[in-house]
Amino acid sequence: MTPTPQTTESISRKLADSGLRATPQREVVYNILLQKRDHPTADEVFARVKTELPGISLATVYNCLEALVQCNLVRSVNFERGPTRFCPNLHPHAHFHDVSTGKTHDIDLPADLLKNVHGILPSGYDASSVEIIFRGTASTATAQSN
Amino acid sequence: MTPTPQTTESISRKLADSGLRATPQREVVYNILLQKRDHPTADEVFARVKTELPGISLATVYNCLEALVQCNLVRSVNFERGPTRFCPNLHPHAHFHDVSTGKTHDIDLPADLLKNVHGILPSGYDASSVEIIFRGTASTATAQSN
DNA sequence: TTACTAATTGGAATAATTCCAAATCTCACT
DNA sequence: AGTGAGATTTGGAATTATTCCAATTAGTAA
Repeated sequence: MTPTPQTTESISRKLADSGLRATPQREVVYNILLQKRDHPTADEVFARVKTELPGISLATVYNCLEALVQCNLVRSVNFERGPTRFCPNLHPHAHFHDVSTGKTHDIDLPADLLKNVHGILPSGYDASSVEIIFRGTASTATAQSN
Repeated sequence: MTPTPQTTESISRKLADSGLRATPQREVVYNILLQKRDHPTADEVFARVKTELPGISLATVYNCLEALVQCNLVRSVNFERGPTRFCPNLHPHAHFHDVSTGKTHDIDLPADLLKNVHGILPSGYDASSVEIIFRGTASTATAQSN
């Protein structure tokens, strides 16, 4: 699983496409998300970013995350209750929420299944995205990226 | 779509199965959910229940909803951010969140698709439940139960 | 009844996020 | 390089959703 290197230019481009500016804060926040893909909360991102950008504020972290979500570099996930979590968007994937460890695993979502899932929508329903969230437990043996 | 009438006894039974008591408040909260299946928030449930039980407190509504979720009479749903929403649990179904109206529609989930969805889990992953949430827009023509 | 435990209540506390106004930065244009 | 308009950042206050808590009330089993 390659970490999907992202040049500064491509971030700028993606942001610009959504009418947003590339700022040092946004770049650092994005890199932090790429570094450790454990679906951190805004608070956790804040803590990590501060080591690199000590002066950053929590409000800015929220702003950066929102900007990154808006320009499709990052996806936000919500499990029942609790804070929003963030993951750098690569392939279409589902989320598996391990209730015993609290960790979240990405599950690859095959294109044909994705199509089948969309297929259950009656006519007139036009979905721009689907989120699939499993809850359960994963044996530690198979649990790789959390 | 029949409103799935539920006798007081069956509620008691379901609650008892989870070691919980049937109380007037819990029954009223449950009936309120059955009456208007628009995935209300706890606050909305509170407002509706007060017309019937003026003395009820918000804390109790939260307690009742939690009890009903625990004994599988009700399902809780979380869309990105925002408060938790509740629906009386009937069939396996996905949720369609209409971003232009803010309304939520239940989408019937065929058994075979549900099986296929579970099929994407690598071995070692044991899911007790799946939540499928669509986001998009629905033409008013086809939008029935919100 | 009596006693035990669960449930309810109101209010305080917490957690997550948003809002706001002031300072700062960027970009486009001279 | 300099300037102005608008976007972004910042810190703190405000809001929202939910949970916690201690005291009262209600159910249940002996």
